[in-house]
Amino acid sequence: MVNRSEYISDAVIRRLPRYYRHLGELMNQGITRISSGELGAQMGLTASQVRQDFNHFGGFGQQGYGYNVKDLYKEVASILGIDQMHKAVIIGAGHLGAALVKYPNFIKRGFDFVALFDVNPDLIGTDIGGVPIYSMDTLEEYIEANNIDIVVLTIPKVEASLVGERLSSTSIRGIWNFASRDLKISNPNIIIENVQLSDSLMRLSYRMHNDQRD
Amino acid sequence: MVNRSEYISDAVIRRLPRYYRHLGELMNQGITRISSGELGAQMGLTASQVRQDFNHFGGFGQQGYGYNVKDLYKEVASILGIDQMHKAVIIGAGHLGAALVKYPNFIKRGFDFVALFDVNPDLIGTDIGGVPIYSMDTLEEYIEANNIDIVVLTIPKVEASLVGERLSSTSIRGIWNFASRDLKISNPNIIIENVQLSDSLMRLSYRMHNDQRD
DNA sequence: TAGATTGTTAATCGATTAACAATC
DNA sequence: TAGATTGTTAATCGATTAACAATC
Repeated sequence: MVNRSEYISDAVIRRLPRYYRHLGELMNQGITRISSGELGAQMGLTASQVRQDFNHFGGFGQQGYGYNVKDLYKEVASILGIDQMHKAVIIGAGHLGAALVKYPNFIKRGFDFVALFDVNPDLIGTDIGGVPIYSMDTLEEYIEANNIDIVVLTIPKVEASLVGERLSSTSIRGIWNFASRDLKISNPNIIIENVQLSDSLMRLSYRMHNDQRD
Repeated sequence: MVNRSEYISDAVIRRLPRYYRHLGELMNQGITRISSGELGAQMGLTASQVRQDFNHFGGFGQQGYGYNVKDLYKEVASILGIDQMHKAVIIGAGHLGAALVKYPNFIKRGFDFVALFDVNPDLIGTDIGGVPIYSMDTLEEYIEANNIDIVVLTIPKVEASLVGERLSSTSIRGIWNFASRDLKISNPNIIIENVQLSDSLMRLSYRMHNDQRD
């Protein structure tokens, strides 16, 4: 993968996981090649947009042929960094934490949830689907000893900022935050992805009340 | 709220829940008025963008004063349609379904999860946090009898499309889909919001590997 | 009134679309 | 070779930013 290290817009970044999933489904269907026009039609994009998107990263097609589905899939995986394994822990062993641990798609995409952490003494020492639950006291120690690079926060917002600061001084590289307030921490090298489920539900409500086809 | 019924871009729609949340926090802090410049600075937007956004819906400020926080909050709620109550059911009483039922923010924003549905006979007849779990056999009947307008799908993708088709012939107005394949159904009047949690995680991975500040 | 800040028009910037020579 | 389809440049469209008269 050639990353020309030009600026990549958010619009492009948002489409990358969609390409990845779609190409995966094409592979499942046994489709080995596809043109930008056909791929775009299936995904609701123009042929130009598809080609422009991939040319940000070098362009993976061949004139007169189109794109090899499997090769393109691998390239997109590489661009997304999901050709590498990521070790992750989840803080908060509630229902959401349990749902994420048990969800099979993540491990398929290289995200390995290896431990849970919680403050509840009744949970510490137990496990969810074979993934152990540890005490919050051992968090930093565990992260460093096990080369954890992503921490998932499924804890209430009041606790999230405090835990965020604790994570600031660890060697993790990303936080996937489900707390209902956007997280900001002092370490600028740690990337934060805030997931606001209620934003998604509010957008659904908006569209239900202001019917625009998309 | 004046909706001029012009086309509203997706970029604007995505900002509306953020405004709503931010204004809510300002209210909690006892702040009663704010200028577009200050609101923008706090949210990482320009003053122009803030004013343009609100002027799509009529403009709620006053020259020389700015915006009344509480009034603006109510206006945004009205635009989003969350000044009205929405009755919802969740299909799939697993961990994710349980997490959503128990999450207090949704009821605060007018989304009332009144029932769960599942195929597992061990779960049918029990409840989660007081919300009953019913058999899938009674789904359509329940929806019509209780004026349900949103259905949440927390079931595997293989089952989601079948359930989606069943929902096509009901009077619901929206589907909030957590299954890992984008849902399409035959009834064009039902709005679908697909939540792809793994897309979010892949974007985090992308940013961890291609460090761009945002 | 003077100062502040809006609503709105105009200018700019960036993303998407169109066009086409290059080439498989 | 002829046909297909890319990579890439140019044109267009739309979103964001700037500017400023209106006005509280």
